[in-house]
Amino acid sequence: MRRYYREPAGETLPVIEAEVLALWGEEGILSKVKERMRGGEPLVFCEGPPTANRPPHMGDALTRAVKDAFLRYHIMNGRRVVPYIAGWDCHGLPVELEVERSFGTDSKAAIESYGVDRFNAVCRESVVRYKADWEEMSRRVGYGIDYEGAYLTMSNEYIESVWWSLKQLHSKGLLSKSSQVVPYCPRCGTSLSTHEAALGFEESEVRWTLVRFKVPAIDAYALVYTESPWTLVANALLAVDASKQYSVFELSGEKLLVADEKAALLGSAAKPLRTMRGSELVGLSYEPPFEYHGFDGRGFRVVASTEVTKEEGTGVMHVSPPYASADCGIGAAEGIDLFDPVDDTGRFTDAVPELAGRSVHDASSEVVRMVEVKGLLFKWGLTKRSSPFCWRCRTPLMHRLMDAWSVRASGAKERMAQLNAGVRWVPEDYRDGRFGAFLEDAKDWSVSRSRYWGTPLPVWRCPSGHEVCVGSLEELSRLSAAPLPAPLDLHRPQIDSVRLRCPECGGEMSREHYVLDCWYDSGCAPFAQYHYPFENMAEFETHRSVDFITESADQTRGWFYTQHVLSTLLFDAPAFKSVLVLGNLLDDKDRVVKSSAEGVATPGEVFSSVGADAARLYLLDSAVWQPVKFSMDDVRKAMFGTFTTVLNLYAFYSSNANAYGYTGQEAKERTHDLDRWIVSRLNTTVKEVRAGFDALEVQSAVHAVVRFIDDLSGWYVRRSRRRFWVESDPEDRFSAHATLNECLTTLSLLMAPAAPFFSDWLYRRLLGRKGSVHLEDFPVADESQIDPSLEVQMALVRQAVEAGRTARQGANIKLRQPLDEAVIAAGRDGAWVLRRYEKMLSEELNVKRIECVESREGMVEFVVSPNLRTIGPKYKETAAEVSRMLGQVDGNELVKHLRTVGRVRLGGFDLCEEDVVVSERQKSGYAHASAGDVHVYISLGIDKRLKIEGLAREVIRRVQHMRKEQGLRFEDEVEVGYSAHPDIEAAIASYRPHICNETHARSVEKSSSTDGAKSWTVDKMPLELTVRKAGH
RNA sequence: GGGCCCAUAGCUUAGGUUGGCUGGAGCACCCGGCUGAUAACCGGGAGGUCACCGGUUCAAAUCCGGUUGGGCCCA
Repeated sequence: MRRYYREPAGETLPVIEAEVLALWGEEGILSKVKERMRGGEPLVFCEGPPTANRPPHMGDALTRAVKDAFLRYHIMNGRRVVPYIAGWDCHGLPVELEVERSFGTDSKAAIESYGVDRFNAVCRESVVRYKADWEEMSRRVGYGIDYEGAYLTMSNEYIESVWWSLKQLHSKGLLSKSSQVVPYCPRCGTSLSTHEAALGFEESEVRWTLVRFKVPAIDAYALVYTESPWTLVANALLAVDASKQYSVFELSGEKLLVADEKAALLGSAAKPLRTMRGSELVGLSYEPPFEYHGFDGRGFRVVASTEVTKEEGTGVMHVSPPYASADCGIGAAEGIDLFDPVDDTGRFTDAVPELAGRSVHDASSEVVRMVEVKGLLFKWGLTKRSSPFCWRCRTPLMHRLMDAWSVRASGAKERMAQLNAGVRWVPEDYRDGRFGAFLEDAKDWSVSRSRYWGTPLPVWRCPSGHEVCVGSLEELSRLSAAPLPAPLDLHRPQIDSVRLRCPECGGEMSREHYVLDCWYDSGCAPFAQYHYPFENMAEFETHRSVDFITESADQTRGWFYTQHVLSTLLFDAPAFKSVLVLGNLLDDKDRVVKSSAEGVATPGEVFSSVGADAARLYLLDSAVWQPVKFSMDDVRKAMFGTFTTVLNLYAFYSSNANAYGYTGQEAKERTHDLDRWIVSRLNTTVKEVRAGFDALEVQSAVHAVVRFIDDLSGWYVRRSRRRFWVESDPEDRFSAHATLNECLTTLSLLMAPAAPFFSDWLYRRLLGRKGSVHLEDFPVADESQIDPSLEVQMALVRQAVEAGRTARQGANIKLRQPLDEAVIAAGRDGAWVLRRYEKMLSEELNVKRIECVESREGMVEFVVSPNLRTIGPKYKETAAEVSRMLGQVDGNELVKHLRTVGRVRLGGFDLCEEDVVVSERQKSGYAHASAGDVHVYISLGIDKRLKIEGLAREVIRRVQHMRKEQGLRFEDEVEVGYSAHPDIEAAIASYRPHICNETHARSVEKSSSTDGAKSWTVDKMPLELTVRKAGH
């Protein structure tokens, strides 16, 4: 027989995926997809560039699966994804740190002596290597996007776009250099932006101290609180809030000054001596604990500041200008000299001889000791505090005054909020919640880094102080004092050697030796991925905002933010129109997966053992905006089922289609209820899937598909099986084949976004290898095929079957034993519906007759008993008589009467409903069970006729079992021989043609030969069977 | 210290905006069925104080307040 369909041969998902991946390569599917997109309505996308500095883990795979599912969905809907390229974040501390680690070095000095050119070359190599890892994972997870055309933040083109943006900001006065107190990592030797600092908060123990500062004019000590004792070394001023009340308290014989509202920290023993306003303290001199610098006589005074009482403490604030931004502001306002005795590595300089060379964090305890020696320590202690650490190297950060280039984002708060109001966030509360709140509090963004591997800051200065920000390679070459080196690498150190001629004074300009925060690079991705404005001007200009992005929640303050800041400042447009925020992946111990090393399998392991599609379907069927638990075992359990089910459906379909010569012709008008039902379900599912993807709810889309698979396998195919090979009704057989074909084909399309490999495999098998599922249109629901009432009806039928089986099970009667009747009570509408499906019900429940009734009244007997709790008090001693009488009456009659009249007169006693406890008893001879509102009663009587039929089915079952044991195909004919108990013989005699038909037997004959016979016991009766393949 | 989210069977979870009648599934477990999807398919059973405490209400898994535990974020 010619087989039209290739039947499955034990393929597993990983094998299928390997086959499909190879086919995609051979056929150049990606370029075909690109071809197909041409001319479509654009869908602007931007790949949030992963940092290529570590191997990808399963959490990264999740993000890619989500992106891919949406892209595939939209592509199938005819959208043209632009620019449809991958992207890689190549620069920055993460990469440098990885390289430093491999060198085993730990300082900028080591890098300098190794050579910045060589160091950066190694950084580049590292990026290229990890990028390859990431590409491999991405391809394997099925992320369909152009990798060849990917944007790299380290390419000259990308850098040029970044430079262009910097020049825009510079010319608008939004990028400038100033001294600011910024978070600073002493190990990395560079400042960080505030949102970078926010990435590294950790709980740690800090040393707090209360220190006495003598204020002679009031003959008391001002108490000062600090959690960074080392900053006392640079104390320059004390600050008070001029509008607040202060008091001098007496405590254990000493006089202490604190703000009234903070007096509680002195305890109840403290007695106020005199009170004054903060303003009265302003201008007084005090004796500092350390005096390493004189401040030209302008220091060591009490000054006024409103910052004071905002903070924890005493209401008297110690001011050390270089180490906190509030302090810096106060110092500048008072015009005092800057005294910063800490070097770039976070160590004290010779200005503090006792501490020279010690790092500030380590020096705190020593400072406390020194204060104590001077008799100025009031109290100290340790407390838990979450404080910032370097997000990459885990060194505690300090705050430090530095020259830094920053982007003035604070001025654009309102505009950023306005633009954000129109952005669609999923989950919605991110818009006004986390993200919105962050925008309200937007700080200026310190973007310069004193490092090596990054986009160089394109600002050159001449000795006369002129400044130029270069915005393109053309401009660089035009201003350059000498021809540019070729090939040109824009990175350090080559770029540092480029000198410009000052356009204003002709002087030689040299570059500011900073590189950029790598978050600035990625924030430019929406336009820099196009090499805008040097290429693709029109493409970018027509869209401006990206239509859709999705990344994990930790990007709220990272990439989501930087994009939004830059897009607002540069284009006055939101960076993206809709964003799906993803939760983290959790391992089996609820820890966030941060690398493959920590407990969770690598993507490679997962894909090769359970398959990428299984992992994808599992992940996409979860609430992806929340933390998602992931373990390989769960994937296997939860999803293998779905794939094997579809695989089996295809196996079933293909073998039957092959056997009956069906080759995919379209269905004619569908008349069979089951066909109409499953097609209705199919179209409903199409609607649900579309709605899910359109609402950015992958989970509901994927879930709808899974439910459909259940219905298709669990009800449609199960109920329709015989129709697939019925000889007598070829039209109906054709309808079944055609319907299943349509369901499977559409299913392959519906699965394509979530399970790109398996769906394509299925599609190709169904259509004989022509084309690919990813070049097809996404299905559109045919409303005319949807019949909601039919779907409701079928659900009712399934409930009735469920209840019927429960009833049989309860009575312990095998399904293969035919029974007489089932009475189904399902209410008026239910009974009306179920009557239509009597044939189906009788087959499912294996009963001869189905009777659908509206009420179950006829099927139950009411048993009444006295409610002694009410009867007792009412009738006292005659209660016993009432009870006896109740025991004698017909319960059914009594209940009927009670329910209509409400009371009953019984032998001179008046009884109402509460006096009677009614219980139900099944009519004898029936087994009962219910599901929902459907009650099913199955008659239990088995007469001779039913018994014989049951025995015949026992014989059939055993023959089938033996056929299977011998590995026969269903079209193979057999000859059956038997010897058995007379009852069984009688059953065989009555049902011989039926048995032959069911078992594909040419003959069923009594035989004495025991050769190859198998012995069975049926209902304690012996049965010997031989099954032989019939000769041709 | 502050904000947001979460807590439902052994595990993964639906439902919660609109309070209401027996809180649904799947996996695992036990029992059974089916036998032209068979290293498949189907059914049944057991398993839940819906984290804890309190409030509103005739009625709370659902609304409100608090506690505990977890996640994320801010400073």
